Amino acid sequence: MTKPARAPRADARRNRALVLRVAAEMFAAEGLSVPVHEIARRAGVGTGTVSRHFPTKEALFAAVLLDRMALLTARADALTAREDPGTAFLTFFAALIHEGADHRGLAESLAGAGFDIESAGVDAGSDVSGRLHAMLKAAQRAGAVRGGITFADVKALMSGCLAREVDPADTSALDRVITVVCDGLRTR
Amino acid sequence: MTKPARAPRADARRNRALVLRVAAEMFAAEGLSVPVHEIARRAGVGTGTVSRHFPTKEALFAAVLLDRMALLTARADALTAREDPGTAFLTFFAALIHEGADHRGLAESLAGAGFDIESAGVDAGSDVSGRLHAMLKAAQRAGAVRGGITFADVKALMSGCLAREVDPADTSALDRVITVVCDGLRTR
DNA sequence: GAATATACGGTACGCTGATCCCGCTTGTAC
DNA sequence: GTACAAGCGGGATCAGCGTACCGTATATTC
Repeated sequence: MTKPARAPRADARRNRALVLRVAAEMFAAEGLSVPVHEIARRAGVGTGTVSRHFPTKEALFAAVLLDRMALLTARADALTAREDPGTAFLTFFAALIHEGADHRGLAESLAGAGFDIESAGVDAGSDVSGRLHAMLKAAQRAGAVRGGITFADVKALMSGCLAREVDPADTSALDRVITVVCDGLRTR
Repeated sequence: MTKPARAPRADARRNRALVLRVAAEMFAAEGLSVPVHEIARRAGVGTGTVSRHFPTKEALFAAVLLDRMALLTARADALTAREDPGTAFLTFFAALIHEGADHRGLAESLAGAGFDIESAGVDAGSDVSGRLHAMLKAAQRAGAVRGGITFADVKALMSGCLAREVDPADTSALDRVITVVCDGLRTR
C-alpha cells in the first residue's frame, strides 16, 4: 500500500541539509524577515530547490527549529532531575532567553511577530513549552516562585527580555535584564 | 522672504484632524501594520487626502504620537515634583507600560518592530525618554533602584511587558508582569 | 552505457501595500 | 456671483516577496 518510495537522491539530501544550515544562520542573524530568495542565493541554489524541499517559508523555519528544540528539551529534563525546582525553573528560563538572544528568528516568533511556533507544529514533538510550564508549577509548589504568576506571564517576560532594545552583542546587558526578571519572579 | 502662505482651507483642517483621530484609533487597536488605505476608508476620505497631509505613513504615526507624548511629559514632571525619586520612577515606568498596552502601535514601535520613535523625531519636542532617564538616575542615587541597571535595560524591560503574549484585555496579567519587573528593579 | 525518474535553476505570476498623479470639485476672496 | 487656487478622490504605478512552473541536467538502476 505504502509505496516503496526509494531513497532520495544524494544531491537532494545534500542540498536539503545545505539549505537548512544556511537558513538557520540567516534566521538567527536577520530574523524572520529575510527573503527566501536571499537564503537560496546564499546557499548557492535556486529558489525552486528551496521551495521543493520546504513548501513554504514557515515550513522551512519549523524545520530549522526542530533539532534545536530537541536539545532544549533534553536540557530541561536534566535540570529537573538534578536541581531543586526553583533553581531548575529559573535556570531553564534563563537558558531559553539566551537561546532566543542567539536566534533572532526564534525571538521574533516567541514575541508573536511572524509565525506562531505552536501552530507551526514545531512544539509537537519536543515539548519545550510543556517542560517550562511543568517546571513553573513545580517551582511554585516548592515556594520558590511567587504564586500568582501564570505561564502566560512567564512567556511574556521571556519574550520581553528578547526585545530588540537589548543589544545582542552586549551579554552583560542581557544578564542584567535576566537578573531583574528572575529576582522579580522569586518569592519575596 | 517667508511667503505669507495664507491659512489652510477649513475643509482641509477638518480632514486633517479627522484623519489624525481615525489613525490614532486604528494604530492603537491594530498596530503599525494597518494599511494606510484602510485608515483612509474608515475616515471616509481618499488615500490621496491622507498622503497629502502626511507624506508618509511614518509621518502620520509620528503626528499621532506627538500630543500623547506631551501629556506623558507633564505627568512625569508632576511625579518628579510630588513623589520621592523611587516612587516617581517606578510609577512613571508603570504608566508608560499601561500607555503602551492601550496603544499597540506605540508598543510595536518601542519593541523596534516598525518605525523607530526617536529617529522619527517624535521625541524631539516632548522628551519622554529624557524624563524617564533622569528619573532612573535620581532613583538610583536615592538608593531605591539597583545601581547596575542602564537606561537601555529599562527600555528593554518596558517593551518586554508589552509583548504580544500579554493579553491586552487582561489587565490583571499586565499588572502581575509589571509587579514582577518593578520588584526586580528595586534594591534588594 | 543507456534509460529514466528525480532534482535543479531560475523565470513568471499573483498578491499586498505605499506613494504619486491627474482631472474634477469646492472653499475663499473680491 | 465669479474666478481661481486649494483640496479632493481614487486609480495608476512601483516595489518586495512567496509560490508555481518548466525545460534542462544528472544521479541511479539495470
